[in-house]
Amino acid sequence: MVSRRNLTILDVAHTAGVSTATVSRALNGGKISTRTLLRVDDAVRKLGYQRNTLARGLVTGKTGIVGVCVPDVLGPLYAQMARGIEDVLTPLGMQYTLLTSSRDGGREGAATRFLLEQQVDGLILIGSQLSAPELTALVGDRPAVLVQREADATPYPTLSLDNAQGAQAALEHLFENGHRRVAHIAGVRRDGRARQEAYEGVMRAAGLTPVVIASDSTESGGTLAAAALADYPEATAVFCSNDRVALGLYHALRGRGVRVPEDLSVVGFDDLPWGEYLAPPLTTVRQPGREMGRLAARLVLGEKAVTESTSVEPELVVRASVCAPRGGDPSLPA
Amino acid sequence: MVSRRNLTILDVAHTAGVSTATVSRALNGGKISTRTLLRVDDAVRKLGYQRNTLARGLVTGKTGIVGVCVPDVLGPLYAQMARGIEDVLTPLGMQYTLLTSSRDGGREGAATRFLLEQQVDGLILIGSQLSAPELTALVGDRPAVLVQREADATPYPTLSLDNAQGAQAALEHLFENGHRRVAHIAGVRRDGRARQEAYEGVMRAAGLTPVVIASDSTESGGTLAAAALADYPEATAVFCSNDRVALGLYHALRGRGVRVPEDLSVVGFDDLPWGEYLAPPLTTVRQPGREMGRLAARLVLGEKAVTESTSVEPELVVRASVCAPRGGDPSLPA
DNA sequence: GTGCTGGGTGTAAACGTTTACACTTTGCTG
DNA sequence: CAGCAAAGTGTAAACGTTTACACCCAGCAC
Repeated sequence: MVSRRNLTILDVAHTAGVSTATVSRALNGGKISTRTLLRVDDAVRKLGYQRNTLARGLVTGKTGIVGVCVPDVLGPLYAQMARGIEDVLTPLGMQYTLLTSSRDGGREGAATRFLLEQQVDGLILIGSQLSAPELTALVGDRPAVLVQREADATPYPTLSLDNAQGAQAALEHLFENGHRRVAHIAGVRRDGRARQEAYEGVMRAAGLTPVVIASDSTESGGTLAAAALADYPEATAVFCSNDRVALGLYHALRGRGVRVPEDLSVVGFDDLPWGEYLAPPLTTVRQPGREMGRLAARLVLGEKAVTESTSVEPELVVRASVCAPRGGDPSLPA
Repeated sequence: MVSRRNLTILDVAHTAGVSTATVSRALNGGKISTRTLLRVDDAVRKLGYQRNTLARGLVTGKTGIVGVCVPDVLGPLYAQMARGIEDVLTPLGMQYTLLTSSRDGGREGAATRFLLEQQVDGLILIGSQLSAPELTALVGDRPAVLVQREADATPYPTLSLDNAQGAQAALEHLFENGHRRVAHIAGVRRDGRARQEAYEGVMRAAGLTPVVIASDSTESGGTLAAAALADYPEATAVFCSNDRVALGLYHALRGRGVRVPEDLSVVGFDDLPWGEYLAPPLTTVRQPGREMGRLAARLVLGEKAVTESTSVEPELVVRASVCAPRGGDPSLPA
């Protein structure tokens, strides 16, 4: 039992006194008599036999694996998506292979190719930066779904958060609390840009002038942005492109003696797990990662999408980082 | 190019006007003339051919994949380990498959079995709860390494953080700052228990009586623990079993008007990414996840371990959640 | 007793690669 | 010019499964 050098179905067949076909049927639930089934089971257990998925996949053309490409294993949001994917895959006896795409530029293509060469049954590409032609050339007509990407020239269904709606909800919440001079700390990736555009649109529609502070999408980006924010002292609120930026901002503001929310209201985006434990608990826009994961998995398994491009709705979660601006409600556009 | 129904090496051979063996050699860098290499390359590109890893692995007996089993995709620490594993695998042209083990009890065995059936070249089991016999029966003599597990009756090398040393460092830091009445919020898993034992040992060795508050290892566990802590008002400091607990504790203390560190010093464990941005920045014991990942990967690839069981050293990172206790240094054991 | 049905089983051909071996060609040595 | 090495290529046998097909045999109707 210890020397598991190369234990095949043939060994099982031999010790059970049947043919390989019968063993295969026993393993996969084909037509078989209870008596032989038992005999095969015994042999399997006695030998400690483990099936070879490679050989199996080669002949069946199915591997039971869905490939998932995430930009970064470290993101809690991606982890939540992974969990959602798992939610639908495991009950089906399927699994997923997780790969990191954006290690350094070129990795995404390589990672995707690797998954395809592994004959995955489907591909979930999260936050893909690949161009539409690259994508189609690579993936061909295999089942794939693009998460965190708007519908584009690819034949694959896309699934994305409605960033515009999220930004709008955040800003409306701010407006309702009497804020008019709201700055935005912008992010870098697709989502970041979408949020920024939405911010600008909503501000303009309200007759206000947008103020955008560029930043990467990390905590240190948030702390850096605090300095830039000092150049815009009239601001009574900040809409952050995500929670990590908000966290960094919190930190820097504290250092500058600016109180949240009394001196400056802050809204985040994503609703990461630690947000509710901050001081003050962060008001933010919840991105339903797990649900998106579930949806993506169902889509890749062939569930018909209602439209080419599904968009899921974010939800504002109000906590304590927003209050009325100090000078009361100026009720005047900037 | 669009219909990628079943493009094999044979098709490439055909359009390049050579044999399959030659194509294979061209693909894998065997002896081949530059002229034919070019022809094959052209054909590959023209057809959009992608190799079939299944068939390849079947004959070579190697897949270039390392299987990784983590308790929970959501843990940032595991993500860091994954990154470390990636650090060593990618340069070698290898990849890893990530699976979640502890979804609900039984999953770990299934996940491990699944990886083995996929013919992974090695197995990295993080925080495995399986018993030694279960493990050996399942894994047999395939290369495997156990992370976050002390050496036990299995034939596989283990790799674990020296929790005792971490706890000791945390407590010594507290002692140096004049604390004597230090409570501990305990965690649940292997690591949690190890830290608790170390805490108790160090306290006793210092002639102090340990005070342990049971808790799960989450934020809400930390907030709950705050209430229990009220029954032990003499405590001047708390050593938390991990950062998440510390975060929850921070939150609850704030609600009770207890200031950190003036009224109560707090030390965490793990050094999660948000720790330095808290108010006050959290003093904690850094667990070098990425390095552990790297090490685990090297071990599983066959690098000889110095001993059966490697233990990596944590590092105290001092920030601002510890100061001298209010009443000055009592200099007296409890 | 003949013929049929149908459940259970075995035989053998795939699946798409790699690779040992044999073969051809070329260039060189003696 | 014979002989040989070396380089490049093709042939075919693996690898460990699944599955179409053929087969056997018991049970049963006629």
